[in-house]
Amino acid sequence: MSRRNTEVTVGAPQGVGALQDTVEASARARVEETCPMVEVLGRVSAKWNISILVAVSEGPVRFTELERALVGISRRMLTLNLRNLERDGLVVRTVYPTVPPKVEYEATPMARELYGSLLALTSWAERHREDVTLARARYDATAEAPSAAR
Amino acid sequence: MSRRNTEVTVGAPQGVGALQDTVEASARARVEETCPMVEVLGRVSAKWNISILVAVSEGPVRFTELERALVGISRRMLTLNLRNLERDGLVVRTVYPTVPPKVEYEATPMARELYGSLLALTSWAERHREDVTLARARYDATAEAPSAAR
DNA sequence: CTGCATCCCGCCAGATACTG
DNA sequence: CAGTATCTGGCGGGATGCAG
Repeated sequence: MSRRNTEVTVGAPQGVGALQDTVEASARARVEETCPMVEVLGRVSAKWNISILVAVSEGPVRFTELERALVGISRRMLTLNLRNLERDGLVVRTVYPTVPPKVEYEATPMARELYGSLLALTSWAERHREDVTLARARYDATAEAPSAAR
Repeated sequence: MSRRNTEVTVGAPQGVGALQDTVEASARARVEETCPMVEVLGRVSAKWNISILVAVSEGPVRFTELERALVGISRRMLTLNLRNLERDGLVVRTVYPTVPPKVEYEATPMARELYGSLLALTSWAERHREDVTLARARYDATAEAPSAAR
């Protein structure tokens, strides 16, 4: 995913590899730094991961509890996302070798640092979901609806 | 077909089953119905959208400036993402009918509410990208290479 | 400068079935 | 309960070329 191609005439093979060679240090350094962290951002900001992280940040949660909390997620996706989060050190997976298997997931300290921001995001999403829906409808209407459209 | 939107709809990180708006989205609509918030979350948290929103929240930005700021993004993706953000009412696109076309993008008030949280996310990503990389390497080492070394 | 169109590949994600 | 395996399809997204 970290491929880059900004029309640099460097002729870097589009294949993978090709590390960043252009260094633009300016007032927007924050944004420019995204390249290395886009990957991390992408992981955290994935559709379900935000909800998952919020859930596991509130204490140990069992697999089934998560499945119920995240309405609409498939078991496969839940498993996959949890694995990825675990791999990135954001979630700790604890297996209790009991008869009915019991597995608990919990956020690591590092992940808990995000709790506040994540909560802010979700609450924002709730507050503005109507506005967004309206804006979309309006946009679609003006872009495609008019008499001569298309 | 000369619609403004080519194919993407963003709103989806990567995959996420992207909520396609074009025409048929019934298959995925059910998820949004049960949990509308997830839908909005998905739109905002797409791979590049966080970085884009941060950038446009700092003032009017021209297309090329964004392209340079978001190291690694392709022109296509930038255009597509900007269109979607505009459609969702998060970004305002202003075209100046000058000879060399000039277009500026700016975040709407609604989008600016996210600035703080988004910045928190990106700064977190910067601060912990190494930890994440390390955790990942460690995980991969114990999970995929148990036979070698050690 | 800004943006659209097209080809194409790979990953994400859903559905379904099987296991400890 | 808690996954794993597999098939399939769609979207994300890169590369390239053309246009206003």
